[in-house]
Amino acid sequence: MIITTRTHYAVQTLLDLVLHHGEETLVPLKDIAKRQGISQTYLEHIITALVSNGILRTVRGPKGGIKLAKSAKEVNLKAIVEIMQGSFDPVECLVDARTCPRSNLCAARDTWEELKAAIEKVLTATTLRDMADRQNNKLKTENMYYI
Amino acid sequence: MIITTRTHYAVQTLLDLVLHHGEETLVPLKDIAKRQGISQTYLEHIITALVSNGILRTVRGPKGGIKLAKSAKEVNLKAIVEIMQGSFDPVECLVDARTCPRSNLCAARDTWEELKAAIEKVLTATTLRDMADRQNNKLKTENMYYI
DNA sequence: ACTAATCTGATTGTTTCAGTAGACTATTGA
DNA sequence: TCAATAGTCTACTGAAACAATCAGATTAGT
Repeated sequence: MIITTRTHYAVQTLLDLVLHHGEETLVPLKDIAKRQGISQTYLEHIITALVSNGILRTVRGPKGGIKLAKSAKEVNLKAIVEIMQGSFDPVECLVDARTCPRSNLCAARDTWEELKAAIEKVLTATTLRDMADRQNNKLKTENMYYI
Repeated sequence: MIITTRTHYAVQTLLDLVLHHGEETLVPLKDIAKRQGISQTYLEHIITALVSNGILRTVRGPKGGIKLAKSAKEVNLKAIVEIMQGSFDPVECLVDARTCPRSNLCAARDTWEELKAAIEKVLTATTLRDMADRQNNKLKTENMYYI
């Protein structure tokens, strides 16, 4: 399991904003927590990270809530994942080469670099907009089958 | 960190066998532990998983040790990683769709599938042979520079 | 028998993850 | 202005995974 539930919740929350509301509408956390079946307090923790990293904007008080701080097209999965669970360095020696005494000779290192690149490529390529569009297409298909 | 040190040690150990010895030579764990700077007891635990999954063969007693159970070309990284730390399903709902009530409508699911595919592609494509060859090439290049 | 090696199970400390609790701050509107 | 609403902050707890060690059992060659 390389994606934690925290990240998962964060993605679901952001998609909730894009799918169920205009990007400018303020949505109270309570509503999202209920829809996603998550404890509200837990969700609060999760979104503070997204707020302090400029993904979400919040407004306190009655009629307050959260909304995207950028357009859905500008938010990609890599950013979300990195905020929620740090970078995707497959091994410590990619983070800090000093931990591996012979990093420049390590046969494995290149492969870990490749792995990292492959992961980041997928995550960078996918934006909230992409995911929302996919979802909508699926819904359309569902309707064709079931209505 | 998606690759644990256990996996890392396992890979280093297997590469040690390929690089420093013929594939048929029995090498005592003690030697590898010393070369890789790992505790011998810890390494013992690590290799039992590789043994029971048919990657390594062991011989007990004096003159005993470990050797590859297959050729280096037949052992890819995906197998090693899966033995050491389980499968690479990015999220629980890929393992067991029942944990996600609307998995067939989940906008994120497709992306997690892509991510899994990208990771497995890199890991499957890389065999011990590949890594060993790379290492040897690097050594050659090093010599050209430093001798 | 002795020794060199792997095998096995129990145990420990650390870190990360998931989730809860409660007090606090800001905003709105009656 | 005050009460209700909604986000913010800090601390804590329980569970799981990870890294590593210890002690002893088992096997095989000389």
